[in-house]
Amino acid sequence: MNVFAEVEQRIRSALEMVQAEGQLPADLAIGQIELQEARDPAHGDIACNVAMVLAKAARMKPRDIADLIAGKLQGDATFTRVDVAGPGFLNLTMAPDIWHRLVSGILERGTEYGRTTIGQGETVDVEYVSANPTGPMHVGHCRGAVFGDTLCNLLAFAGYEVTREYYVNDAGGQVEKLARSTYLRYREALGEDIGEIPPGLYPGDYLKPIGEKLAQQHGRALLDKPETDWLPIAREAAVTELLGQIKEDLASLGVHHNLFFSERSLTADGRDQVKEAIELLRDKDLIFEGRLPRPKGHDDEEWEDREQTLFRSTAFGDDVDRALMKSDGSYTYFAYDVAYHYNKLQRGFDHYFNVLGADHIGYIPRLKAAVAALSDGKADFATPVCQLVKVLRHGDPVRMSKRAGTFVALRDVVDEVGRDPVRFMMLMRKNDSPLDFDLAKVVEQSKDNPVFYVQYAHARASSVFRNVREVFPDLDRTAIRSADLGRLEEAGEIDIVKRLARYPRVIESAAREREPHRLPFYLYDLASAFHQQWARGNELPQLRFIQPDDRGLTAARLALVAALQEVIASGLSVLGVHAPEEMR
RNA sequence: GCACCCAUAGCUCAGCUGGAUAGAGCGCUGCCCUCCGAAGGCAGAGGUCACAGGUUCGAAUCCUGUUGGGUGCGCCA
Repeated sequence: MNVFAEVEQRIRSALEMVQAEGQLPADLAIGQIELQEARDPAHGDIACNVAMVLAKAARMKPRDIADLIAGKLQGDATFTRVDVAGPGFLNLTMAPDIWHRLVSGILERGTEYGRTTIGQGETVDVEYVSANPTGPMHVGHCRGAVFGDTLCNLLAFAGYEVTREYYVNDAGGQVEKLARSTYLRYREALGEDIGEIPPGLYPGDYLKPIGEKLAQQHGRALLDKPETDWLPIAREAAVTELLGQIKEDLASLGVHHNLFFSERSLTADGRDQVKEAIELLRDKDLIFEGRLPRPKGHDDEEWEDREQTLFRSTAFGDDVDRALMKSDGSYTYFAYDVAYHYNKLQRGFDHYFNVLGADHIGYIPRLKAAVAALSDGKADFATPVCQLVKVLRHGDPVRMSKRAGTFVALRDVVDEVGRDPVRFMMLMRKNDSPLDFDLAKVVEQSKDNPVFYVQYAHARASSVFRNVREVFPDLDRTAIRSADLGRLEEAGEIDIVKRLARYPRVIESAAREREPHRLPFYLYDLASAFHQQWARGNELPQLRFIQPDDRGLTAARLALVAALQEVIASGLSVLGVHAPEEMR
């Protein structure tokens, strides 16, 4: 049940009645009716601006339209007051019964309350993380992983059919370097002194076990083979092992993909999808041989001006046309990516999301150009960007340097502070704003720590149910469902219910705008209302949830607590954060 | 040089689809438990929503420009 949807329905039918009576033009384009929670109690509970929106088309004063609609709503038992105020706002005060029915409605649906159907079963493909399998994941990957995963959860909860996808860059120069580095470690494992790892290769110790494994499997056999033989073997071993580690890293965050799409597979099994994609673009007259201008902002060294195969991405808003072939005749990374999206499009989704890190911002225009070209502009393709995460400890930056090998591994962070703070805090900022992540603060057990604060509200709700057993042993979560909710009259209680009413809207807007951060903020707000009500019981014992001399009132208040707990549990579950029964 | 993002309280940030008097946390000031609901709560001070135009019944929100920050730019991946 969605209070706002219900109210909108009432207003629509009132509007139709006014139209049917000829007091408003029948052919008015009504469009979106906007409802908002009133900030000022004097404005009732819900305000609607429909009259102001219609005024121009109807050529009437907003207030007159509002009066007409208000007239039709006056007798409706849904509202105790219908006022017209200001420039033409329709201010609605809900009957208490509406709030009481909402509480029982939430208890009926449990953590399913808030699930919506705005997605209408449409399919969405979300690509996220897609970190190169050339080493362990570091904390920079973490935000994209959490954001992408939560976006998927949100979309699924909002009625979309979601595919969670990871593009594995197992082709190209970097992976070849990985293979060479692994081969060195293999020789090292056989007792050879390999000295320093040459510049350009991967020096990390994490390749040593892979080299040793190769040594166990192949003995000295690979030493005598030509590079064309050992390179694929080393590459395969390294990619398989590192991708396995990445999957474990992701699992530690609760992130699980449906599909790991291999870049190499685009040109495997006798099929060259890169070529197919290029040919498709060629048919559209978007491929040509030409020269690129020297890029600005770069040193002049080694710029080779030459004729090459280009994609006319400027036709779709990109700055320059983009190369598809290198000078040695092999495909560029971008060419593979064109093919990958060609593949995605063939699989056919209603929406495509590609979650990117801040370091790929410059890549977006050509990606969009490729998708637009391949789909003739028909594909709905969005590229949310996750900005950088600055890792701190007690306010001091944690130094990160790939060269010194001191980068912060994702796994270390999760091991140190736990999954819940990482997930919650990574979502406390808009994805396209930079984020500070303080390893010390996020594990604090205080109100300064939003993760704790929200989880604590859930645990507190549980503790109410533990405590009530001593007073009313039979008042459990089943018994309260038959409580007389008319007993919920106190302002603080109704305030909590009103916040609970917002939950479906928060889910909808967060999914629609692809802004998961709205959910943690909402949960914080809801938890705050609960903590406030709890604290009022300190001074005014009659406000406590458990009233030993009034079983009926206790039952009603427990129903409210249970409803709140369901919503917090539901919201946390969308965020992928645990909802604890107690804090220790 | 060009592109994208950002600019709201001393600090870190919310602000929904443009809506009525601009919101929270931290910090600051002052309060509330002589264990049975203080891991918390209450109150106060604190704002030219960077600047200048425009759009309209109405702009922190949309458009243009300016200033100031962040990130990026390749035949790399």
